[in-house]
Amino acid sequence: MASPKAVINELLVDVFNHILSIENDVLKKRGVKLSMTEVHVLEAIRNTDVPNMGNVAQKLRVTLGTLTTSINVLVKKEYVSRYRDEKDRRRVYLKLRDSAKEALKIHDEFHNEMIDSVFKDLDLEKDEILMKSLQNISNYFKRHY
Amino acid sequence: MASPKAVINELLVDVFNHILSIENDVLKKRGVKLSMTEVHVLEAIRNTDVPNMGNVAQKLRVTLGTLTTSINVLVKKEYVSRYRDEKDRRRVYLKLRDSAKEALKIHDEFHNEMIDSVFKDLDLEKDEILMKSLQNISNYFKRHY
DNA sequence: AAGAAATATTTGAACATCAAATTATTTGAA
DNA sequence: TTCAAATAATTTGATGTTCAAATATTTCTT
Repeated sequence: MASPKAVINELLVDVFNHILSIENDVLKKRGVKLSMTEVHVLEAIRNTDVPNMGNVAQKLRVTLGTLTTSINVLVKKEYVSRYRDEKDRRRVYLKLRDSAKEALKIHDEFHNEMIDSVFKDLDLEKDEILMKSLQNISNYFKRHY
Repeated sequence: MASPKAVINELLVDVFNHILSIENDVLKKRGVKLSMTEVHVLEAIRNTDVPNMGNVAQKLRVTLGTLTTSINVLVKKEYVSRYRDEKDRRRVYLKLRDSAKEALKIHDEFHNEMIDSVFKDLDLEKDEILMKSLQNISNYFKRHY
């Protein structure tokens, strides 16, 4: 019989390594015409308190140059608008347009389904244990990297 | 207070989206001269029962063409050897060389640390619940995609 | 006011990936 | 048995993602 550690490692490899390509497939199936990378940029803009180039790049863990090229495309495709801070004209702020919000809604639906599948057959007390576990992972990363 | 679902979703986004870039950093820090993509190819070869091109490409969820270019590089770098099935000369088998096994050992260490961090502060009964949760995710993917 | 620091963009290169076309080999149906 | 279809892999041409380094603009510091 496999050890818990071995089972979890296999699940990590199988699920974590492929979650991006799976999400990609799901989006395509649901009619979103953006790559996962692009959706993640939209997500990062939404989840960044003050969404200027620097803060969003940091949230995405990519360089500013990388983000600039992503944003060039997303502005051209009319998912994002970009404007300068008039107080400090070095800063560029990013804003989601309605089309972006719709794409994110579809992406959120997928996440919700995935989370529901985790909750399946687990009662609330156990959910809290799962959360604690995931938080352990998150803390591990924040501490070490 | 955030709902369990919201917390888990945030962790999914924070951890899952960045696990590849974090792994990448870890490998670099530990002196492995391969990209994460290349390490995943090695991992897939190791974890495929009959590691010919088609089976490994399927495990990686990439096209055969993509895998061919990856393998061209890994053969040149002497991490992988490639040889034809003499019974059915269309088939090409892949085999890890010693340098690949060493690289995977370092990669495994990282995975183990990560898993240990999940186990931290959780007793065995709870580990089983975590495993069940991860298996729920895995089953969800296998069922739907 | 001059130079340093902060913010973003541009440029040039590498890598990862795919779809479609091609090559080589085997299998199966007439 | 032979040849058309199927299978396995590679090659080709194109796109998308990413980085580091160079550049441009603006603000801050002294």
